[in-house]
Amino acid sequence: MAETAVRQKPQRFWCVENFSLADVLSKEEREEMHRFMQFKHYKAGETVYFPGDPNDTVYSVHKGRVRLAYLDESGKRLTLALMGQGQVFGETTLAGQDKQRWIAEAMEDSVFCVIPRDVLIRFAERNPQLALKVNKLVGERQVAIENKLTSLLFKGVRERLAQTLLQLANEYGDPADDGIQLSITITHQDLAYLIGSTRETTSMILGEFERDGLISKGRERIRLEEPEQLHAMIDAV
Amino acid sequence: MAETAVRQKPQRFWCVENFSLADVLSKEEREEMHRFMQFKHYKAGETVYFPGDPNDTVYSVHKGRVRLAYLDESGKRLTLALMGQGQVFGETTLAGQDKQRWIAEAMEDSVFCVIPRDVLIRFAERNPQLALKVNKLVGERQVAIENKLTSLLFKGVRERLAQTLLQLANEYGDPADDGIQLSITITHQDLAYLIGSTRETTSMILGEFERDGLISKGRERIRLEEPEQLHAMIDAV
DNA sequence: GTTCAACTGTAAGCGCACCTACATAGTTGG
DNA sequence: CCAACTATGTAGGTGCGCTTACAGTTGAAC
Repeated sequence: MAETAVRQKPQRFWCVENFSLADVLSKEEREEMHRFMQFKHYKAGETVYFPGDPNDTVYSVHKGRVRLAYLDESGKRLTLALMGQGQVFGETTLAGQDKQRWIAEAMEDSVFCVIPRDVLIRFAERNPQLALKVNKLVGERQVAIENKLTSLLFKGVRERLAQTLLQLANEYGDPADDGIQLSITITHQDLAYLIGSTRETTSMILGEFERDGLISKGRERIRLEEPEQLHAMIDAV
Repeated sequence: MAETAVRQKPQRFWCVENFSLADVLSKEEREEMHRFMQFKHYKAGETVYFPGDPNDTVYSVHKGRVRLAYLDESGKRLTLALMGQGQVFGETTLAGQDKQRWIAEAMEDSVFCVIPRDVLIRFAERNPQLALKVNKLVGERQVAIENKLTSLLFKGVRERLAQTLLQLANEYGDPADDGIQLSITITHQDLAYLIGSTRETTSMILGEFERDGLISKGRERIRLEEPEQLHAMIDAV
């Protein structure tokens, strides 16, 4: 058994190399941790976990994209975040949450590196830097959620949409002659879930934005023509 | 200098004894930590910190109550939490936030125990249990915020108010012949801030609740007459 | 090339809760 | 006791965005 590990050729993509939380560990620790990690594959559209599922695993996106969302009993949604390569999710299990509170869905065919909570806790007990790094991660998530909360409460749908478009541009945007082309495809429904609105309202406002020359759009493709003006919208009142 | 520490008589209320994060430390560590903590006094209504202030201190409520809230540029608010004796706030500084994002206001004359972030980090680096405990705390805050978020998005003002009344009853309620008397005074404006609504709307719905026999109220005093019915409201749709 | 499903465009109607506007009632302090 | 302030009661007007409803469009599958 140990022999298989020994024979294993040096790989370019060990789970642990892609696992950002492991940065703070020594080479030896990382090698040890790697033995507890494994790959998991999901098809596009497949659900990784539902709200209420046991929460005892931390995921790192090796390939693909995943959507994290609240799911209302009546089926209403709010997308919290889209996670891409290298990003970690499911870290709430390290903060004492033993049930999933969100739904996680693969948006494309995806591969995740997973590691059991208990293993991470064991490492964290020996290496406080790991625990502190988890703290930072949880803190970043919290800021993201707070931003959702305040924009829901204090801003209108128009402002929320503008903000979300800019965020997407920031993360997935290709600058293209005087504008920004989103490199991912996204439906109006997806956008609606991101801003806590409906598909119809979102379509309408996107139409307005296009008429005003702020954006241009094709099917599931959006291009920001006037990022500055969009930005100005957000702060205004 | 050291002598003053030695001469110090055994006290009933050392800061650190009231500081729940320190539970996981040894007696020696607690005594050492105590030397870095101090009391801070605030009058009722005084602001502890504003959004944007430097965030480098963790607070523990020794006496009194404090309100944590978002503050919009235009003065709109959303109260996140009321913290009472023994509760810790300002822990976001341990999760990498170096600016305050909320406003903290003393609701009564209050005394807090404060400890600099750097000290806590130093202790956490030697004692991973402390770091893990901070994780738990941050996780609990996150759940609270998520609950605010989802109820804002998925529930109406009526449901949010019912839920908040029950939460307050849970924390500050005295069971009194067949109902629950809130032991704290709270204005309609305060309630409005808690549920993300306006004073007028809140007053109106409280009036409805009273007419329906769900609650009864005097000036700044509320009594839940039918907690069960209030509870039923929340889940309904 | 046809079918089917997913995505998008558009618009009328409506409802919740905010906003505005006062009136009234306690409470505090002189 | 009176003034000033804070808390509460109430109600009409208004607007944003959801709901409902349907038509058009694109792409993929067969």
